[in-house]
Amino acid sequence: MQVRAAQRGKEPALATIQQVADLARVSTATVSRALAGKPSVSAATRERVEEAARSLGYVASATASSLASGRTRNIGMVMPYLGSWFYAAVLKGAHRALADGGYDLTLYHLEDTTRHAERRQRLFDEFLRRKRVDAFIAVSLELSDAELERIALLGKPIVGLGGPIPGVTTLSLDDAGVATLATEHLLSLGHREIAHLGGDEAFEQDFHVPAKRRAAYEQALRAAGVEPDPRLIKNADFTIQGGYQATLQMLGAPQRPTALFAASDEMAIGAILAARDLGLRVPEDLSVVGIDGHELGEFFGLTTVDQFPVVQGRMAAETLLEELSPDAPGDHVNRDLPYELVVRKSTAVPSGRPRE
Amino acid sequence: MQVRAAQRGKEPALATIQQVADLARVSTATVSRALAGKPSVSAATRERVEEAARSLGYVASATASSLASGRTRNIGMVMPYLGSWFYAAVLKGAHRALADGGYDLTLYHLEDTTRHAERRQRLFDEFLRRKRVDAFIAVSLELSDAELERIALLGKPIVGLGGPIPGVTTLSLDDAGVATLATEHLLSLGHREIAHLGGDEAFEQDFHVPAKRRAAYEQALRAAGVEPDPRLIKNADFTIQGGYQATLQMLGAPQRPTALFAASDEMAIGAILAARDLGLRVPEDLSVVGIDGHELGEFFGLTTVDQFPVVQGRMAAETLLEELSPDAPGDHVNRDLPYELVVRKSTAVPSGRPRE
DNA sequence: GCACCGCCTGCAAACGCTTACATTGGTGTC
DNA sequence: GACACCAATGTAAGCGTTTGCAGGCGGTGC
Repeated sequence: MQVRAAQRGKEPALATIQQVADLARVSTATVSRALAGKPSVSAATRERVEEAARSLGYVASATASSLASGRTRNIGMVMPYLGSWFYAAVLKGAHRALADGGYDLTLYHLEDTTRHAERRQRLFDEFLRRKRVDAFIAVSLELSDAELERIALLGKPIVGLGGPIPGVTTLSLDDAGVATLATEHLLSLGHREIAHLGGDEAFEQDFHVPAKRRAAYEQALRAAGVEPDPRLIKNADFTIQGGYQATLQMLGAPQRPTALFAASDEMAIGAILAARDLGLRVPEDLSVVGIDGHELGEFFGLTTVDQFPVVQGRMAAETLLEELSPDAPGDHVNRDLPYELVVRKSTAVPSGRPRE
Repeated sequence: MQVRAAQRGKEPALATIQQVADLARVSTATVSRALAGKPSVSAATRERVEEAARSLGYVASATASSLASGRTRNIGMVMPYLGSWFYAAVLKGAHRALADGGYDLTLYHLEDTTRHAERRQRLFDEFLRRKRVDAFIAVSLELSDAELERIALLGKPIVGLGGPIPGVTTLSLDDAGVATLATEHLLSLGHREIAHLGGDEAFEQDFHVPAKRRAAYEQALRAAGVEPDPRLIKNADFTIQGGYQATLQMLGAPQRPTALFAASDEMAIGAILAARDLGLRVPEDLSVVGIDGHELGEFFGLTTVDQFPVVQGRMAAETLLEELSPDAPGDHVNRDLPYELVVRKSTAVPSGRPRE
């Protein structure tokens, strides 16, 4: 103890609660209570304590406070991806909401590397048990039974974002609803040859999002009396590049669709660029609709089903904070995430080709 | 104390060091030393302790450990932006390096909102003094003298990324070098009418990056005997949209440049799209070079000066960890960040128009 | 045979808070 | 005027580690 101060020779020894107590001529207990906003402190005393704290520049040590109270006021955010705008937006939304609630956010990024399994193991073996955080937000993370059990053992609240996790509060997007909305938008414009650019399961293993979207797309078509054409369905890797390539192939084939529904905005943008490169006009020759609410959507005039990633992050944080509040109901509510069709210039009534 | 356990009725009471000590039949001191890898523990004892810890699933409490040792093994990362791919990449790089070093990362996002000043104030008044972290990484954050003083008072290491901060270890990009490299690339291809899409200072206030790049661009031109033409210089907001608009105007004017150097890849991509929309071919009618190493650069065949954001994050983290190591030199080394010209398909020898 | 020296280990004191429980006056009631 | 009660504060016991210091013990040198 006191060693670092000696070693380093500096450490200006930030004020402790004792010093504040001395200055305000009360006990440390009262200082703690006053600064925590507890009701059982007289107005006069509180004022005196606050003044003392201010003049000393006192801020309670998070570590000492955590150790004593058992609460860290820190939330762990576990994300398997980070590079994309989408996850950055989710992070942003969650961070803001947590900061507003007086919580810090510690990030744990589970990346797709060769050491993925090792890191993931370490996450569950160490990070989660280290008591550095009060609770977790797990984004797009499908958990194994063993992992779920470990979490249950910890007894710490956890909110999942992106897909139902058994026994855990989850916020999820109604993938079928989203895909139906997009498909019906195209149908309502009069399109019948509607292609689908789905996601490759290999790139979004969790929760089978691509499959759900594809199924809803097919069902919406059938409901409108259109039999899905397997030749109009392609999978890509969720990127602009992938959408571009897939669309190039699709539009090169003899039976060209008049509309295309992509499972992500990035693929949709790729599709728009591919169409342009083939000399096709969007939306006259090809209507395109995506999913996500990508920041570039506006620039490309892309019609999309926005899923408000920033809001997702915020909702996850708010839900978690509710669960952490003392009067929490205790049961796990699974909320649905909002989504909304944003119509821009990439979709229109089919034209340019003879209608049969 | 013990309250939460009672209140909530759960909390499986994770194993404490005492339990490990009992099981291994040693004192808690020895357990601590054995698990920390201290040399003064016999091999036999160490083995016994490790076995006990393993069987109990013991992981030391971060808060207790921090309080006792004064070290948190947690780093604060302060970022003014978060939404863009660039900062997400920096974050990713830093996180990985910190995780490898056994450190956690707590994020502090200083966003551009109306409450910006308030949050920033709070950052310096509370977050930094709360002792939740051992040190900081400040990304693209220009600090006021008052803030610098506060940091100095804390005595905690800090590494800045993105611009020289007086008295602080900083990693910065040689903006002049980058702009010179890009400009000279175009000059070496034979271009003489080279436009510049600079950044608007309003959108990147810190460190005057746009001004430095522009100055270096002009100097490179002069060095090659070309007088910079003010009509060929425009500012935009670093986005695709902004680059698109500015380029549209620029190429609509009578004296059209044969090449364009944009201060960011996103503006460069906007420029490429604008050129296409005007019926110009890239690179035949217009060569375009950007700066950054954007993930979309490959797709658009964009020649760029890559500044490796992931590496920047990693370097910042590694530099900080070095400073935290006990045998740190103590002086502040300011390193330069790497950059590299990546030639793709958007630049070529000028052609298509009569050379004079 | 003795003094010393190292190597391991244990003891116990922090670390800086929070909070259960005790204490102290002051008010209100009958 | 005695009693009960309540509000405000103090006392002190933790919270779960780390680490300075001391001590035991076996070996070594002379």
